[in-house]
Amino acid sequence: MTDQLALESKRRGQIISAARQVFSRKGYDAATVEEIAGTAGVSKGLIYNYFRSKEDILLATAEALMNRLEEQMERISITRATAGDKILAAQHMHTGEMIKQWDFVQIMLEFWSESVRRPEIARPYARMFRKARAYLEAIIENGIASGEFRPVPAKEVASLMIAMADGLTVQRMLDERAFTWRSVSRAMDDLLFNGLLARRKEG
Amino acid sequence: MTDQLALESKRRGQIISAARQVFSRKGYDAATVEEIAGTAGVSKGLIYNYFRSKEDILLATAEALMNRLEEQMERISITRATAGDKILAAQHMHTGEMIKQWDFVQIMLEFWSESVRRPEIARPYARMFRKARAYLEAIIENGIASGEFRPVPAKEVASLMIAMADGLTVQRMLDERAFTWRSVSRAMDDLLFNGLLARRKEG
Amino acid sequence: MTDQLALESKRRGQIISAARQVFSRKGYDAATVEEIAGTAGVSKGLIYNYFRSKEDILLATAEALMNRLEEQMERISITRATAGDKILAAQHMHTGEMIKQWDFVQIMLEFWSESVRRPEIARPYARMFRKARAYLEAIIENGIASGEFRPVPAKEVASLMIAMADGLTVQRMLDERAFTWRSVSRAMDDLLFNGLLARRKEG
Amino acid sequence: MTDQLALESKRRGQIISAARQVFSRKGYDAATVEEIAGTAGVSKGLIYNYFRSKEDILLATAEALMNRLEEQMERISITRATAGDKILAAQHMHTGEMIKQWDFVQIMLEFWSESVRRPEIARPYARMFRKARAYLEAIIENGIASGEFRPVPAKEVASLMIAMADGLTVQRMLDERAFTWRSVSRAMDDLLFNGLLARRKEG
DNA sequence: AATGAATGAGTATTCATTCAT
DNA sequence: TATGAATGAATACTCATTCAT
Repeated sequence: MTDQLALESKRRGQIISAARQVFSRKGYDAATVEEIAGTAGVSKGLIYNYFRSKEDILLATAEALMNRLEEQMERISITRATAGDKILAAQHMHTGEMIKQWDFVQIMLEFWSESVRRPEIARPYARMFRKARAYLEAIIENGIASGEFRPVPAKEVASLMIAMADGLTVQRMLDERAFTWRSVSRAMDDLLFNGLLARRKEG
Repeated sequence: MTDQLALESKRRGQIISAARQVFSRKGYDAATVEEIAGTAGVSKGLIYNYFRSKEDILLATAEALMNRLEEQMERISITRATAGDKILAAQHMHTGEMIKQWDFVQIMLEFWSESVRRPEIARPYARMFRKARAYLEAIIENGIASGEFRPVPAKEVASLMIAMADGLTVQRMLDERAFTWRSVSRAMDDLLFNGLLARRKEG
Repeated sequence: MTDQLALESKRRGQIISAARQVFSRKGYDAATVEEIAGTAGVSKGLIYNYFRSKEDILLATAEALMNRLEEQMERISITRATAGDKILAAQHMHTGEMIKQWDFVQIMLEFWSESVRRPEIARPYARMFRKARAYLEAIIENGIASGEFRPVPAKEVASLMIAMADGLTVQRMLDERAFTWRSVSRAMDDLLFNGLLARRKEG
Repeated sequence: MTDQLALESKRRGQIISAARQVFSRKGYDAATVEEIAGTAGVSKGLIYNYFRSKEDILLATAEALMNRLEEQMERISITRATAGDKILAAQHMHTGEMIKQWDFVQIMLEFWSESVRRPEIARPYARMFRKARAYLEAIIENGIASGEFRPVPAKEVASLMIAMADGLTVQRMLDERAFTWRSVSRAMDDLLFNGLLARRKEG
């Protein structure tokens, strides 16, 4: 019985992992079930013992990826001292992930694109976004409470921070020479904390 | 002679316009040439008098869209007074476009996704991004020169501004209830100008 | 009135000549009416003022070619002295044509192939074959009557002579190194006149 | 394992056999993969499990046919007594095949025609021609060595014999009433052995 | 549980032919 | 007479899915 479940779980993992590779390399439509099966080291027919359809694999892949992202967020959320440090850590984590795992970006764009027409894909993504926002929101509100931050609308600022990270990633994907991660990351820290405006001499 | 060119131009316009609709509704792969033709009110065969392939239609559609965006940017770049006002105008223009033309967002994600595997699609997009950055960069530098803005790395900040706009759009696409454009837009203005940090009493 | 006919004739000639080139280069199916038109220097639509269909062009092309071949045969049939010389002249004419006009071979094979399914193509070809046989038959019979040749079935031998020429051409087309025209031609002359068998000492 | 190979072989055979029928009936271009599949009693899709493309089927069909011809030649080459008998047997075998299997002639012309533009098709044909020439050449040389035949250039005469057979076939295909196989076959035997020339009284 | 042979719906593209100008 | 824009039928090939073994 336990063996059954263990096998089931292992097989699904194999297939999802293979699907992630193939989807990010080929895109959803161009990816074939056969290639996913081959990459997973199983036969084409076996796939259908574990997934109802190709679309079902996509959904599972999205969910697995979102779970991983959420875990990463949680792992980091407990350590740092000041709210500012936490904010920086979160942004740097994201940037670092992007640099290291470029195939993640590819499949992320694939998910976004498919989400337009497949609410089931949008759902795990939306959930992940919600968690990310909640996590950042909490940090920001702590920062405001401690006087470290100005009173800003925490929820919206959380959205903005996530937006920056995603937007930069797309920009970079479409044009490798748009910027270097190092310099834009530094600019982001500065802008985020200090804003654009010159400080008026305050009395 | 002029009629020839006029017809050619009109037909291409018809088809590109139809393609934009169909691509944004179905995505590139699921869109059929037949449906594009039907939407354009021409026969399937005629499409191939004006475009070499389905991919060629996608490219032309991307280019047409980028041209429109670039024109809009230019139109706005000449009007306003202060750098701050221009920045706000640009961001609001983008936000407004997103709200009014939701199908534009859908096809934008489609372009991003296809860009991963089609450099020809990435190219017009990258060009548009470059122009947008250059335009914002100039405004920022003017603002710095006039003392209105702090000395920030203008190019990177331009990237960040664009990133925010795009990132918010994606977030909203995946979760309608993520935020309201009104509140997030206000927060963006504030964050952009003032940053997160509480003003320390300056001497 | 006469101008009309002259134009009609000229146009048909242009198109047939172009068709011959295109058919021999591409084959009947791969040839497009558009390419024939382009090669003829006229518009696609005009073709249909002079021919009912693409197949009609093929038929006219075959007929034109057969007419040319028949003319050549007649021209040579009047000159030579002995029957043997005439036979040699006919064979050498054919061989020479093959060497000089390789594209003729290509279109000939195309005609043969299409003839299988298109009796209209077979007809002019059959007519040409009949004329060729009749011409050779007459020569052979003259040779027999004059005591130059043995009494052989003239009609069948005529068929055999034509068969040799065509068969060699195909063999050569499929394998350039099958033989040289020079040596095989010499062997043909010898075989034709003397046969294989060793001469028994005749008492 | 053996079953796998047996199935593979059986399926390829089915398809090639069907292709032979369809190609000879319709010609290569007009033949549809669907009709080949239907004739073979399998689905369209399955065809592509065993052949890469329609062209690949044509090639396999040509090769299968050439293999059959080559086998037949070998079978006959071991039996007869005198060189003359063997020559006759070879010619009659070919004539007999033509009469019995008229669809073979149709597909042969199709192969010839396609060979013009497809070297891969020409190759198996050229190989078969080479083997046929070599086989006849050996017989002729034996005949010469034994004093049965005059000293003739064996290789070229072999080419001529093959040419006669092929040329007659084409002639007959284009005009059913060109000759009867019986009479032309007899004339061929006579001409081949004795030639055209009247025997001069030899001293 | 696992395989891969088999199916057939689905689609981009070509091109002969027509016809308004 | 001449043009070429427009049509739509026709077809090779792919691939998700099924199922006998």
